[in-house]
Amino acid sequence: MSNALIRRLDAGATLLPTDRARLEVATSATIACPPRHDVTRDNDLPQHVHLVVEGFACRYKILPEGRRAILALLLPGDFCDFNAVLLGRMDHAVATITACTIAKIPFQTISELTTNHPRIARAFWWATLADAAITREWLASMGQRSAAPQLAHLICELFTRLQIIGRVDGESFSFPFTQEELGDTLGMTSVHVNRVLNQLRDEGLVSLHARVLTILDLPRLVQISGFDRSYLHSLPVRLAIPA
Amino acid sequence: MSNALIRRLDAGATLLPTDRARLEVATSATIACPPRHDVTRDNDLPQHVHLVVEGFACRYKILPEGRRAILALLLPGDFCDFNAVLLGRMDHAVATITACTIAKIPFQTISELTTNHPRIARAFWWATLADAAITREWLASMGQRSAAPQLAHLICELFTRLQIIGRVDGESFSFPFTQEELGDTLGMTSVHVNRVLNQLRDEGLVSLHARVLTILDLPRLVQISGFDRSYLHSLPVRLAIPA
DNA sequence: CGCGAACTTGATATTTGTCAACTAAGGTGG
DNA sequence: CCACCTTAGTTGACAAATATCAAGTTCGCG
Repeated sequence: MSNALIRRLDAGATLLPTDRARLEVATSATIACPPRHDVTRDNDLPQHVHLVVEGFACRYKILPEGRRAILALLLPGDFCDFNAVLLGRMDHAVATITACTIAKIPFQTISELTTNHPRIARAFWWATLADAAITREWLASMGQRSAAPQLAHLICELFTRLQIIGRVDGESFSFPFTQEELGDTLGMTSVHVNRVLNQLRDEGLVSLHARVLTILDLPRLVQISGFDRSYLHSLPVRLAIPA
Repeated sequence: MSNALIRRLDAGATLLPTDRARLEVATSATIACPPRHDVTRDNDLPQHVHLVVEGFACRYKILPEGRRAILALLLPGDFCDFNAVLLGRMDHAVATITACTIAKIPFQTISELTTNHPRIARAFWWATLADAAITREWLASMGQRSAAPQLAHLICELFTRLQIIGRVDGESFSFPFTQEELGDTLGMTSVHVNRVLNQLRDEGLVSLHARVLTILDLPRLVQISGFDRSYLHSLPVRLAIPA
């Protein structure tokens, strides 16, 4: 599969071929991580930046009351804990959802890349700002949208983000989340996720079988969710010209 | 009033006296902004970074459905639109809540400071990461806490953040928000804010008169909200030694 | 084929929203 | 300095959304 990090950065930042080559090298040391496994724990003082190369992961936090909040879904090309480079201590955890390939980049490599290659530094900076923009959109969505639009919005976002990194096949894409995970993401119970998801199915907007989601009516999904991709700060995918 | 930006950065980042002096100079060109006035609009392509020097402001977004989500409360020492330096276009707006003093820092000055003064660059970087950490905590709070704990959590956060920048007097601090603004911040109606606020008052946890909030029972407020300041990534205030 | 995890469904409880009226507070012109 | 006027806050009755609890059912895997 094509390099998701580079595709993602290319959609929003500016890299030269030499930068891409350096990034390929820096992210080539990977580990395999089983599903539902912590990559970084809350309160950790990581010594590496982790990058999702393949698979799905999430940021989460266990509140003192014991409930779990999922704060972000991490796709191939997303950094898990770039914030720890400067903040030091993690204020949340990162866990895999599916089995993942994770690149481990030593702080020293990050430091070398950002010190000597300003375009790479800017691209990393861009990625964390884009991340923050997604978190803001989620916050707005959580606060202001009711369950169905909120779920529809998440589906539109995932569709768009996966498209950018070339992980969409027609109108279908991998959607490996349990309803419990969706509930912790959307701030509702898994029971309610179930009902709302069935509502979207009944209305012919999406289908979901064997962890593959297919969008059946994108315009209506966009309309009921109020989705507007501009917060992703990424150019639309440029399709390869068919031979 | 003491320089809030420097107090805030000193609580989490490392600056030398020369850095502080440069920041003082860079933020000395200020404008007065009336209350309820846009500082930066959604979709803008700003040419300056705005910094709140005095007063309260907020990030907000109007969703396509017409509802307003308040995404952050900006206190003295908070940047309004640092993200635009790299992202270019604003994906949300910033408005004052009270009358504010706002510093306008040209992109060129930011660029000069970050290029030539790595500690300042790191401190700016730190500030935007700390900002993102607050947004994540809000997201968790919005998703998982019910109305009273959520409001209590916001009060604890404001108390702590204002303490860091020296804007707390005993247990009291400025709390200039209308119940409508609080509703848009917490994802509930102003009617519900009113009821929950009265609940906190009735239980003897806080009092609120003339836009000044006084915490009457901090331990219990912390307990019901599950507040833990570590996500602010700032050292506790070191009180000046009385003469 | 069986077992555990995930999903589904119904009945009911709780929280929060909506609507509408009323009260209090702050600011301005006479 | 008062009267008015607008905005913010308060309250009650009721409606809607979502949570909770409990019981199945289905699915994927060993």
